[in-house]
Amino acid sequence: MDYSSLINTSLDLNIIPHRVVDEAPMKKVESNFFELGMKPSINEESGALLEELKRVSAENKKLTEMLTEVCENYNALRNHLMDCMRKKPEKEPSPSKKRKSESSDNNNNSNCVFGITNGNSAESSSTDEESICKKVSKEETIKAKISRAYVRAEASDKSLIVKDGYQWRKYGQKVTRDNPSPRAYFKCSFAPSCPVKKKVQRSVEDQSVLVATYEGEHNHPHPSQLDASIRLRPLFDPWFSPLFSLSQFVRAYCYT
DNA sequence: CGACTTTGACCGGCGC
DNA sequence: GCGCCGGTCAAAGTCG
Repeated sequence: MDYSSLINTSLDLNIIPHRVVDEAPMKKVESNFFELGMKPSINEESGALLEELKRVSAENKKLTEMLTEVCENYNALRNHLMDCMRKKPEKEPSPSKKRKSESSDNNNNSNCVFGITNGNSAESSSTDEESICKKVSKEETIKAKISRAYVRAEASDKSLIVKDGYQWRKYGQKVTRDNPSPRAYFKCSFAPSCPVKKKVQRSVEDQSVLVATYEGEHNHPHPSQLDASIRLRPLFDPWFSPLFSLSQFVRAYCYT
């Protein structure tokens, strides 16, 4: 586990909308200072403070602009990634040989892959993407819920283990036609009745990326939620944490 | 000794 | 019907 994610190193840039509203009371306090007719020494001090405030405001503005630029870059990159993933199934050779369910799985999973929503980029998602996601969710309710995760791992590491907090029992391994790397089959072994299955295989494009495909939904709580010794962990579990941010995603799960 | 992994055999869906 | 392929089973092996 990446413990660096436990430390909040983010800057409070005062860009959150509800905080912008908070500027009004500050101005009110400033005006009160002058209205009360402060002594010259206090005026000097307040003048210095105002100078400092101006400087900090300018710095804040500069940082806000930088952050906006970073967000724009991220949105552009994200859209590009979505486009690539949408195009990917079309490039697959001889789809006719594939089973119906398998090919539809590919179509389903090319979108909404990480189950991550980013508040900053919500407005950037295209209507096309939304309609596909709606279609996917519709189909998923009919069939077993399927999700896919991309996890970076050492290319030299032969074990097909994706640590997601759950307990898995491997029940098979196969070499598939479209990928020289073997595919491992896992069942959730935390609860005997849990129907969830997981397939793990290295990406064809990038051998250092493990592709984990989850089928079904767990009918039991996350194991770490039951273990008091690691109670903090769910906060940083990408599959369950609302706090799983873009930066954490980039650190933990990176697909190039 | 129990839990887990490995791996060849088997099963069933699909295209021809 | 046959062969291909992905998915699953289950016996044997491994490990703590």
